[in-house]
Amino acid sequence: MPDRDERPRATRRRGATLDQAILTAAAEELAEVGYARLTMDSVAARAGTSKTVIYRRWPSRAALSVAAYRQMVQDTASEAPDNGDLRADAMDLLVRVNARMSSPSGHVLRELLSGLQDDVDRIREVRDQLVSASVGPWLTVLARAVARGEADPASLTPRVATVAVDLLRNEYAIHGAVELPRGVLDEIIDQVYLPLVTRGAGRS
Amino acid sequence: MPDRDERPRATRRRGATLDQAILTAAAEELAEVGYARLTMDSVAARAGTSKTVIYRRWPSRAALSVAAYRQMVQDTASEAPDNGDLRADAMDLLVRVNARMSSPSGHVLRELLSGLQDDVDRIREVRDQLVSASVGPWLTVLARAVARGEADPASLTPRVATVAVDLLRNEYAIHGAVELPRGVLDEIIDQVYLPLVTRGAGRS
DNA sequence: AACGTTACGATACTGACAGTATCTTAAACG
DNA sequence: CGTTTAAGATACTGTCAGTATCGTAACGTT
Repeated sequence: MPDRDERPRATRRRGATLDQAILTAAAEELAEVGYARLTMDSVAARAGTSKTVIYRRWPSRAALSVAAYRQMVQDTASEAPDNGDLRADAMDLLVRVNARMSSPSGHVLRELLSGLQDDVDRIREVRDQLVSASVGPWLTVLARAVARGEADPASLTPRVATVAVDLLRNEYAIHGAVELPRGVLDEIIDQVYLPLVTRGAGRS
Repeated sequence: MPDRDERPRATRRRGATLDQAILTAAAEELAEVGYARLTMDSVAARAGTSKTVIYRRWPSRAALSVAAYRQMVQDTASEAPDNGDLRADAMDLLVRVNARMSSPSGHVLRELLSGLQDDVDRIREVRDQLVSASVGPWLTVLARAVARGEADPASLTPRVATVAVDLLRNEYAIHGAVELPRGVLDEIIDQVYLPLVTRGAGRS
């Protein structure tokens, strides 16, 4: 493995510039080796600085990692799809979640969610982001389906609307890192989601 | 904290007796401090033996912990309830799972499930036990409901039958250790499970 | 331009803990 | 009773989080 930017630096960085360099280094480290094997020394080396400097900014490995994770996924608030068909919309959303959950950032998310079970405040920070990101689009998609007469208005609750993602998340909790095959998504949508939300409505 | 049985032992234990002593010590340690803070030294001390002996039996902390976890939950294969009413049966099962998930063993389960994400074989061991334990009872309960005309025969698939536990498990994955309030169980059953499985059948 | 303050970066340390190596000696077995 | 097995004690290595110390570059101020 070649040395990565560990030459003595021309200028000495400070403040926000340095903050960013560290966060970026940490995010790269998370993506490459994950939270479990991220070490403060490796981040310091990659950022071309030293541990002391990092500890002056974040109180612990966990805090740094959460900050870096947020940086990793910051602008990923995605629009709700609109294909004019509930199954297609649901599948779009589910495929998207499946992709994200099996990506490096998804792996990191699960590592954090579990590796931090004591650190209550820190974990809430991560969790809220995860949950709030999913509820919106599903309600939107479902509301459109209701308007089209495709779905039962009674199903317009957060609990029902997000059943599909919730089940997907459960699969990941159980099966771990591997990306789920398309068949599982089909099962979730065709055996559970659609039957559930279309019960009263006229099914084509 | 008083010393726990660390006096020199009268006799030197071997074989199965010693296996058991170690497993029990590890299980106690898991229950008290969890997987993250279980150390080989602490287990050895509690069992009144030394690390070397443990490593002669289990190759790693992870392996020992999984074995100890299995010991913790070994004879918990529970019968399917039979109240003659699907909602009551489902609630029984869900309450049972909720209790187990919020108990120490549930906490340990989640720690293991997440702390072992690389150790593929070891995690499968835990997972299989978890999944297989839930599928059976739910199919039984649902089959009885179908026979009673309470549920749609089309819902008799593993995916549909276990939707309620799967959703509950997801709640735990997201919210962590806290026992879920009854209201969430009601929501899952009344908004999702019952509407889903009774769709075609005559609902009283 | 000199001076004081901030904080970067280097280095070295402590304390935990996983996992290994070694050796003495008690138990089991024939 | 002697031989084999393995328990248990102790000491080690290596890794890593987090802390302490210190020289000095960058910046602000007058």
